[in-house]
Amino acid sequence: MAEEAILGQKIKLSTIADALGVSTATVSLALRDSPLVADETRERIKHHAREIGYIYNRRAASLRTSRSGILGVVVHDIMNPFFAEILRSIETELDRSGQTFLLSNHYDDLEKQRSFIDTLLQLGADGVIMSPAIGTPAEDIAMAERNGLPAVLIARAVEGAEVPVFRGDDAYGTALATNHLISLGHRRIAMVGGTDQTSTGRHRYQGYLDAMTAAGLEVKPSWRIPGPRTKQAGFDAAGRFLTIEDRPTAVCCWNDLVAIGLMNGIARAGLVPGVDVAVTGYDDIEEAAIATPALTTVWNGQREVGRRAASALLDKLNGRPVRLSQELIKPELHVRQSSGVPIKTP
Amino acid sequence: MAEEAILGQKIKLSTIADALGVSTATVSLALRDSPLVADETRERIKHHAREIGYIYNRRAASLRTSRSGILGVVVHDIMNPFFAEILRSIETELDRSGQTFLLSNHYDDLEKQRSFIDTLLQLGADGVIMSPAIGTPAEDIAMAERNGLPAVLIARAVEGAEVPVFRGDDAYGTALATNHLISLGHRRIAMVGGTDQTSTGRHRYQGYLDAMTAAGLEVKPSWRIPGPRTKQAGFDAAGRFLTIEDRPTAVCCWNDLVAIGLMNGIARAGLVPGVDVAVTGYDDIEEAAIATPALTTVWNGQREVGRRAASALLDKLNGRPVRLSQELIKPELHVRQSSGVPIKTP
DNA sequence: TAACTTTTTTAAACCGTTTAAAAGCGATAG
DNA sequence: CTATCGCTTTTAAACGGTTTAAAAAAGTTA
Repeated sequence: MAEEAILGQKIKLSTIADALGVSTATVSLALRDSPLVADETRERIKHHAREIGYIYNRRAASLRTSRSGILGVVVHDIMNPFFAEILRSIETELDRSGQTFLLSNHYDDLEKQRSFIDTLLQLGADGVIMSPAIGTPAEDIAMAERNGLPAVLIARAVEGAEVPVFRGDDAYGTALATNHLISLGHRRIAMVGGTDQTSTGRHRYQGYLDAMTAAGLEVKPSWRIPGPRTKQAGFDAAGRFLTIEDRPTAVCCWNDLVAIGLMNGIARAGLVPGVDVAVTGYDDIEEAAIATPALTTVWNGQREVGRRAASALLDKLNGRPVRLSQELIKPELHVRQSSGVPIKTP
Repeated sequence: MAEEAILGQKIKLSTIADALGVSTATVSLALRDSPLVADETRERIKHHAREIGYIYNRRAASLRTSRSGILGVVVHDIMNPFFAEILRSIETELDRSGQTFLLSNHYDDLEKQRSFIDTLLQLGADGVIMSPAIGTPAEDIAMAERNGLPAVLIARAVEGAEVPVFRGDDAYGTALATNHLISLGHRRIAMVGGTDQTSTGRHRYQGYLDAMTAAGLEVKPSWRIPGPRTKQAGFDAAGRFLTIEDRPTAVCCWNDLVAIGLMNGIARAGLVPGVDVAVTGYDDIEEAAIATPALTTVWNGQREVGRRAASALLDKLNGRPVRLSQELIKPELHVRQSSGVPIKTP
């Protein structure tokens, strides 16, 4: 055992070949379970390889095969639980395929995203799953694909990019939440968090607008408080929200992080979220259920997004046909305490 | 532009060499700014390379140089904000070194950790930063090093492993928190979360015990509620905590996630954390400051751990001497509302 | 035993880069 | 006119695997 340490020599195919008196071709074939080598030879080779601690050199192999076994995953921020859950399901899906994946945050910085894609190209990655940064041009994706890096998008679409996209039906989702608040008797409803610069942002806002309009309710510009999608941002927005003239009685938040931050901010100001102000989130992250009060939110099918994206990418790699159509996953409303009980209409 | 698409041929060094009537060696040297090539030649080459969209093939290069530019980072769970913050500082530190890093969770599963290390070896990674899974034998690390994969540990130590370790002084940290609670007048203090199976777990518990003992206070077995280090676990522990006979008035939690979960659980039961029960956390994650109530916690120097680990690894790669001694980072107490105001001693 | 199959193994080309050593070349010195 | 030198470029051999046509060995049939 541990001969590598004694010899101090790198162990390669030829080390095994020499020791057993066969050729490197035979060893290569045997280790990959090729039917071309006799059972007995294969066993001898595999056994010896294990014995001396042989380590397969993927770089050398991939140079010849042009398959690196590396997949890239780029998201906005892995610390965002929404992406974290997607990542987990991608991980689960890819684990059994034997691919390793390279992870990167782009923090919505286009240059960082580009440099990561460049790295993937240099490493000969087999494919990439990405939640594109704000402002990603279709050409960036086309370029990757031209250079042998097939892509699949999640969460956000890119205008003009001819690749599969997996995301939730955002407009439908915020409409669900807004209608729920309306049905509880709320007439003045704010929307906190998010930005118009992403397709997701526009869709979520649109769903809210549509629901309000359909119910014949007015929407004041001051009721829209855009911002980052973090707890901190939600917390910070509380101050501004509480001072709105003729303050709304309910808030439809961009996501759960913003909602939880906002509830914390509201509580800090001495009001009780879920009683004094109704709040809804979006994504249904794990924490939503244990927040205080438990958060009413829109389940967004993160698991599903990750799973489908991963399997679509694997299909693409293996030359199986993949539909280009945007796969819209239907969200569901999960009602908890934060949206409160019905209030009487004025 | 985009000639690669028209030709349909892979662009390599020789493509450029042929086009310009020079050898591949010259092209290789020129692209790497070697002083060996004439300025004019270099410019011609670089310009042409950009023109036709040449992509450097790192696999081929690293086959020759045996430097892959890949570093591995293995942690328990990247979605845990404690690790997430460490990752961010590692990322910052490594970004300027031009190394890309491969990330993986092991979820304390030794086999998963092994398979990731194996992948790193196969890819010829230059080094690895790891927070070892429970039960990691020193031999696993020694094996990696023997095969040219230098390692640096974070957060947890491995008995007998001769590699640098960067972690906070956990015993000192929980002692800080416990002493704080004692100084506020608490006499019955519980400890929630964590396990004895990791060095960190033992140290944190020991710090709590030491502080209690030093103050001449009794510690009942029922006051120790071990468990996972998640919000959900903290939330779940609330039920058990609230039914302890002669219930403690304060809780020293394993980390901030557990503390926040516990506070949510306590609030759900109608009690007010920070008033009815004093709670402290550990790590001082970003969320601690905006939790309700704001969490008193122990700052653990995550930034520092990540930064030092990354730079130690780079030192190791470049053959600079690295001290083996465990670097203990001194934690600091950050007092906020969750530990409440002094209570009168009975 | 020869001829033909089938199974097993091998040799050599190849993947795209790096690098030590060799070579070309104009200028300067002897 | 030749020798030496510096600068620039080229040659050719790695790096460690995979692939495939072809050779060798073993097994069948006539």
